[in-house]
Amino acid sequence: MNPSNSASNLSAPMLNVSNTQLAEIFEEMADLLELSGENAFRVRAYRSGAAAISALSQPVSELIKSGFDLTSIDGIGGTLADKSKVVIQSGALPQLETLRQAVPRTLRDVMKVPGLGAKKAMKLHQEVGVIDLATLKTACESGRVASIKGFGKKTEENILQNLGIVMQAAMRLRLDQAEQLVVNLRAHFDGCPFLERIDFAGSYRRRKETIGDLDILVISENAEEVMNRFGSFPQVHEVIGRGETKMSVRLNNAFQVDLRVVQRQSWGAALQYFTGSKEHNVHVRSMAKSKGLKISEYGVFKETDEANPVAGEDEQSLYAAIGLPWIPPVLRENRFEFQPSIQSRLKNLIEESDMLGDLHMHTTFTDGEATIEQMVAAAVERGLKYIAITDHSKRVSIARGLNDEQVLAQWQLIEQVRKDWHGKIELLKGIECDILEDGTLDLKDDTLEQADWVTASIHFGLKQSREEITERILNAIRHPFVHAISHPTGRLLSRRQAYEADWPLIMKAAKAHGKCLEINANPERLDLNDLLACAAAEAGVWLVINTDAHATDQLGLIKYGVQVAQRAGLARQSVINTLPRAEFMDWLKNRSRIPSQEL
DNA sequence: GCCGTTTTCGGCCCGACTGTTTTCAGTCG
Repeated sequence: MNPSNSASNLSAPMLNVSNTQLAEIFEEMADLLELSGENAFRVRAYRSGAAAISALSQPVSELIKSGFDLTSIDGIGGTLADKSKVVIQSGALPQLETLRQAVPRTLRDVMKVPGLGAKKAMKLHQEVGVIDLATLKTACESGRVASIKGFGKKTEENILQNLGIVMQAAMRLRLDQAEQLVVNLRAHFDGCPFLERIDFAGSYRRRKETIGDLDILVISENAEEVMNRFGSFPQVHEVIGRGETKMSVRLNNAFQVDLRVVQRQSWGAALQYFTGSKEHNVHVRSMAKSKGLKISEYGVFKETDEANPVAGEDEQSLYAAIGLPWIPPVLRENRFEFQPSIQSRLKNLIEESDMLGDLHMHTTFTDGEATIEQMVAAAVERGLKYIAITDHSKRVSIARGLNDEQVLAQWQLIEQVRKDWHGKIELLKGIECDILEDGTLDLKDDTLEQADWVTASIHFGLKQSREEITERILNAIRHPFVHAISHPTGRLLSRRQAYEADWPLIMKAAKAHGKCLEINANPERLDLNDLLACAAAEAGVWLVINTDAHATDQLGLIKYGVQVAQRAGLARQSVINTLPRAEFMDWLKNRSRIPSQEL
């Protein structure tokens, strides 16, 4: 880039480049550099840079505007900070354009076929002219791939088979779906005489919102038999690989499950290793290294004695060996779990048992399956101390949303029901009121004023611009009778992207007006996600964790919301519906109380 | 390219498995 270009870029207006777009540019840089045979560490630097950008809750463009030093972000150094600025200011990265001239971008798809990587993808490109998945398919079918040195007939067949999977797109299970699979697998292994211990690790154990594959860990003296049992699981479509201690299968729905057999004395080390995340483990191992220790999935070893482990039979001993408390899996993302304040944070991490209220649920008045009385009874059964019935407002016609008259009638009924449960649970007159496309609310102020609890949601007009969506949410936050914003980002996992909005601005407004942002615990939503929930808490905003239950058994979904909050590192002091009943009712009256920031 | 109680160079987690070649590179997690 010549100086005049640089100067004109600096004076150019900032473009609206999102963090996702910037991260994708760094991802592509990493892929194309790797294909070019660049230094692996340089490649990794771009990858972790992309991950760091994705994890930010504030747009990089805003950070740059405010003069924030990007190099203070872990994984962003001088070079990536400069390149970020170039991208934000010009919308493109010259180095990336140059790379694209040298390496076809579509080779990125090729290197993501299981079994292929950058080296093989590039070889396929150079030897037989593969440029994308289609030419790869043709090359395999014509037998040209098998003739390349380092490839063979088997490789060619595998590529053809895996191509089908890649074309099926990324197959991920939602956490609740993964949980069902785990239940089935446990049942399948139940009674296996060779199984001493079994557990499920990976992102499933970390309670990530979606799971790319499942890792099973077992202790057994007879790996053969355990693997045979594994292979006979009815949903297994094919065995991808099988060695002495490790076996991988693909299920009928293309989902991959790995099984690993370990020794008793390695259990903790193996569980820790296979729970990840990768980034967490890299940090753990480098901490060990700085203490003259080496950590592998077999244990913790002194560098001078690699035969006798000093720890690793359980996870506690492994963490203790490097001077850390046991870190709950939900926190193992290399975000803040290594910070010195971790001890106090762990002590205060929110638990499901802290949840005393549920302030978002539906009944037969709209699209729920249970009556008000049934929902109340189920809530009492679960030990809840207060709930709000929040059916839809009229805009959600498909759910037979309530108009002003209907909701007032429902609230009269609630006042009746309330008497029957006096002393057992506080029953609140609530409404999930739509935020209309123009930013006004779906019901009259006269109506909303009579509610005990109003949670405002967007269900329509999701394709509006970032500015319009932001303004709608801000309007709802400023509205005097609104208490909370439900499923604030509108995403549906693996079905619908979150809409874009100015979250820092929204959080600032929520704090100023004393309004809550919801963590919707429905496993199809989990909205806010962990990163935004963390940012909201740090911004001093009350969070509220609700089930959005449409049936009595869905009150049990609360655990998924709590797990999001745990991944966000939240203490119960950040979540309004952990307050005891009297304190919560007091907050409803004057809303003067603010979330405690102490950790 | 990042990072620093080993601070401006010299490291950067580490082992299993596969398919190939025959002692190992590439891929994966």
